[in-house]
Amino acid sequence: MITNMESINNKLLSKNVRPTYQRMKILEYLEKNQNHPTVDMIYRYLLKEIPTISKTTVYNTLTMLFEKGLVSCLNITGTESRFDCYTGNHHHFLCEKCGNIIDLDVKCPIADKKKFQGHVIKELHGYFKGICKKCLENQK
Amino acid sequence: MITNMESINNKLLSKNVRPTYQRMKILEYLEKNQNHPTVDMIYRYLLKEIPTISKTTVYNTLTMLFEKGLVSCLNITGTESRFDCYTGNHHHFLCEKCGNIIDLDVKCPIADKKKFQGHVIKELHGYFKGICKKCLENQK
DNA sequence: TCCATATTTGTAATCATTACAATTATGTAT
DNA sequence: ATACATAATTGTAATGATTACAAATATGGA
Repeated sequence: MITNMESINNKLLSKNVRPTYQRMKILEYLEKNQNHPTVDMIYRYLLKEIPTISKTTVYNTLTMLFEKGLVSCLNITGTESRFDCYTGNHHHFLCEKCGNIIDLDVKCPIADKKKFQGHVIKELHGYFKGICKKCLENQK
Repeated sequence: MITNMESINNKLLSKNVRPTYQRMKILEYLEKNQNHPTVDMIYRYLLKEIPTISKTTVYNTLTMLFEKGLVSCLNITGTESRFDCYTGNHHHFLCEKCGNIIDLDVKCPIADKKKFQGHVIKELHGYFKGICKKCLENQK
């Protein structure tokens, strides 16, 4: 994925969102760091570039980006939300050992359905937990 | 499912858990209320029967029951944990309108696998969000 | 340039969860 | 039955993520 300020600008404009500096930087961070960061991870990094940024802005922006469909939000750990600029359909794996979250491509049989058993489906989340490949190799 | 104190007692004993009054009552509540209750829902109900019960006990017990594999734990809402005495493989649907959580039977293609792409899989969570059938009918 | 509005910021409040120490209950050996 | 070590429960305080809210700042259009 090509990440430049021009494309980020257009992304925001396409959703009628004013491309402010903070919003651009938050979206840029998500595109450059596709490791499902927490709000705090985003906030702490952006502090270096925008010393006046507030955590509230990060929260507000992420919530807004999610509502506009520009990012997705995971609750896989149970303790904090994590964000992903990749909004396509995919599953996630949380390693209990290293804490990393890995993207998984699993074909959900009802992924493309708008309705299932009479319920309208708007979001789909597939989470797996266990020990990742890398941690398994390290403990040998 | 037959819910009586005898079977609950045996369930706990089978996992080498001392069947105390609080533990029995918590497990009994989960078997009689299969609507994925929160800790607070369980606590508030149990207060009527056990006026001295502490919320910490409810937390401790649920965590322990989860580790023993006697209950499962959902983080579908993102704000609080919910518990389920049904530990078999199934998915969940959260209605954004009424807040109810509905069990769904969706065949996950990797549900029975111990490993996937080199990662050991211990838990599997499938969450869907949208508007449930009942709410759709009511708003017509 | 001015002004209404949108955005950002900082602080305080909320709420779920956890830490921890004190109290109470339990099983076992005597 | 009693005493004691251990397990379980309880209550309170602390933590940490998130939200509420009002003040300060920035922005686009007249």
